[in-house]
Amino acid sequence: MRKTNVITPFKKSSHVHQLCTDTALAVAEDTCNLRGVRLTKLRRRVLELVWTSHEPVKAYDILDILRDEHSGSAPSTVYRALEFLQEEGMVHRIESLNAYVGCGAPDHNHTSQFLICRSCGAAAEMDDADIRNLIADKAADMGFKIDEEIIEVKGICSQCNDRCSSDKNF
Amino acid sequence: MRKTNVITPFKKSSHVHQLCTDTALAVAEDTCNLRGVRLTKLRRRVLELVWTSHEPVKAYDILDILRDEHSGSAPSTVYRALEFLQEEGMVHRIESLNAYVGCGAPDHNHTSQFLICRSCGAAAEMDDADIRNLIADKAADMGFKIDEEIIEVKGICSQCNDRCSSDKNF
DNA sequence: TATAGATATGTTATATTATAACATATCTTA
DNA sequence: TAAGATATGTTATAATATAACATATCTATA
Repeated sequence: MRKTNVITPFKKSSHVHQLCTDTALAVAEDTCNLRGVRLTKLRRRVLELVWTSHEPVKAYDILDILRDEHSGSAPSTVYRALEFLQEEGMVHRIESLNAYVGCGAPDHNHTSQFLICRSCGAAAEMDDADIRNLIADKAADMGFKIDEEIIEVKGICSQCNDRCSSDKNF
Repeated sequence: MRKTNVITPFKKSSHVHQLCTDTALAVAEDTCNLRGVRLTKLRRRVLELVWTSHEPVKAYDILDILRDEHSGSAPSTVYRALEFLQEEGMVHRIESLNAYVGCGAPDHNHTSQFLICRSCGAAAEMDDADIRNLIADKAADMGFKIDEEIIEVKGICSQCNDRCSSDKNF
């Protein structure tokens, strides 16, 4: 029995990333339409920039790009868009990196466990029911009522590990 | 079978906090002596300030106090002391709060799961083998090698819950 | 015990991350 | 099409963190 719902796996470096982005944007559009909230041009662009890769992106890196595209861009521009996207579940904030990563499942209510590779920088997202339930049980043992769980696991992904185990300079 | 090692429980508001602080400082002294590292006056004072309560403390709040005590205090003063204390396991950083909390078990190598109460602000620390093992297993399933785990669970502790469930204004 | 090297702190400057407050523009709906 | 709601523009500043180099203190040992 596998209860691990992999929301964003570690992708091969050869994967066609444009598909990730296009799919995420399409899902975002649909989800916003369903919810009656507005995925404005700006918000859409910020989401697209978050989806530039699977590495969590910094707010000011997004801002640098927005500034090239529109002189009126300022920190608020980015942070407000990110706030909206977070509320709608389209991006998640990685607390330990002060950075943001896209989520392809904003239409599914879920918890997140992030695996973050120290080598390639990519973040994988899973929603594992076993982990969620175990933590819920343990917290309940202490009489603690959970609102939110932040789980960020740092290490080396399998591809980097494969690559580096054959590399004496690693 | 309970595999939950509670490192710092949620304490009653009536607890004698001075004992928490004194014990932590004594353990820190001993641990530093054993390791041959120096718990200088400054580092000891910063550790003491982190132990002011069970609420994670901000670096600049510590700095404000240090400045009253010594005019030469600057951000580096605090951050360097915190870096040392973290390396020695005497404080942990709470990533989602940009804040630091004391650890009473720097002499035991452990992982941490923090429960953080949104109401009273206190942080409890546990090292639960079931959670650690489960996450390790799930990560291994994905070929991921773990270096570090960040687990910060937000919610309401039992005392706040008891207090607030009898409070219509909560 | 004098001193050289290592370690810690002082000091100044700046980088990075985030929010506040108010003005203007755009959208939505009656 | 005007009013209210929502979103963005704009300016300023707050909060968090690091860098770089000078000075002081500790430690080991000649």
